[in-house]
Amino acid sequence: MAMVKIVIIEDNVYARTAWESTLSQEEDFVVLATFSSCEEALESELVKKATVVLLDIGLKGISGIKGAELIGNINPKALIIMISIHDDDKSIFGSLQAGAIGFLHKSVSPDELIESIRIAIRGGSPMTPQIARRVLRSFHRFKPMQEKDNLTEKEITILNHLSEGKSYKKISEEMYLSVDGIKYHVRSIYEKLHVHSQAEAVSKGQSLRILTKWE
Amino acid sequence: MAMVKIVIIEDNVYARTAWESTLSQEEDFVVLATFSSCEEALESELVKKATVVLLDIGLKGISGIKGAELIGNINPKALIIMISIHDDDKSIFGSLQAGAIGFLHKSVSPDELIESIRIAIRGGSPMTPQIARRVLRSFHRFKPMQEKDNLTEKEITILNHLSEGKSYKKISEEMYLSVDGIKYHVRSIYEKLHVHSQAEAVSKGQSLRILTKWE
DNA sequence: AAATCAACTACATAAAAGGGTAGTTTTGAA
DNA sequence: TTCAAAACTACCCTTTTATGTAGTTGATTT
Repeated sequence: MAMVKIVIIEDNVYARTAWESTLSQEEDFVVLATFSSCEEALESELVKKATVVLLDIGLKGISGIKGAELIGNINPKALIIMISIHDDDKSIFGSLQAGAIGFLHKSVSPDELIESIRIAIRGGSPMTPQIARRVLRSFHRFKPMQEKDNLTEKEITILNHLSEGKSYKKISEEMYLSVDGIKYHVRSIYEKLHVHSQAEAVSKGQSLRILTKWE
Repeated sequence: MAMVKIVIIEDNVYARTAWESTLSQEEDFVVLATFSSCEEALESELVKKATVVLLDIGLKGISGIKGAELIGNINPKALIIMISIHDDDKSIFGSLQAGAIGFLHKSVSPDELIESIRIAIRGGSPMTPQIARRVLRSFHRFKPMQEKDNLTEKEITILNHLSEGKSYKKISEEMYLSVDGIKYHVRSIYEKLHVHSQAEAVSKGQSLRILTKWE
């Protein structure tokens, strides 16, 4: 049976020892090391061997978020699970962006902690349902407030072309329209999105999730 | 005890009736209606009263994804849980974008189905750990392959200004640099991101998650 | 001390973009 | 059928971009 090698980085001694003893009781888990700061952890060779890294967000010095990124660099296979008392957007999304694959609240129970690690190993992402909802909500497409502000098919196509760096001329050729025809639609896009440049249109298009990303 | 009002939209009769009978056994659940297509469901008044909508993705006519969007429009409070045999990006992210708050595999067990609905009601997002991982992975910041291709602070600032539709002149004023100074940095941004226009730079900046979104 | 490099500033120019105005064709609704 | 709006096409003109080339300055390296 392959052992699950765990590293804990947490500045609170009590939490650290509590987690360590909880996890050590699982026969297929082994706590390789515990650290009270990212600095210490990054110097150690043990992080490179870890399967799972439990990482506190609110650390002194290098923050957990920055730490996750650095650990990911030296050990890309490590499954990094963040543990936080906060659940603000910056903590959550910053962590995810940095490469964490799970996000738990500090009040996690021993059983939940163990189960979370097992989920991570199985290829899942342990997080509380509430955090999952927050993450999912960030995908929702906000319809422009006014129905009339919905971009047409053609406008969306053009916006996509622009985001690929194409000029009006090039787009006009690809869409069998005149350059002024493209301009006509671009004006309309600008009006609907209330912007005045391609860059701003693309930016707004992304945040409104108008630009296609997967297909 | 508040009843959880459920609507099921699924074209397979067996699945539909199986789910209905499973859910009906919970004393606080009531299946308001079942439909075999989005069209039927959308005509009914019952969807407007639903707390939870179980929605199959692979429907004939209006697809589940489009359906989720439409249902969300007429009943924004409905908790839409998609059920799919596929788990490709288009199905998952399309659904989430359309407003779904959960995503289950069709092979879901009766107990899991019930538990998923309870999670949804509690403000969570029911989904398999694997799908959660897929979703989280989409947040990861991909570092430009070359270390040297990382944008500097200043470049990131400028890219953000561009995404807000500012001209070089305006940016130069805000950053106390000459217009050519801004150009200098923009050139560098273009080189690093391998692009040739603001729109493309912003687009790439977004997908590389260089542009700040929450803070 | 010399060479190197990043971070600018400066100038030049062709190509694009943005925004105004106007005319034509298509299309859908009254 | 008739009218209005949407979807173009066409010009005009000013500003902005994209890109090349070149020089300056201060910090870092060798």
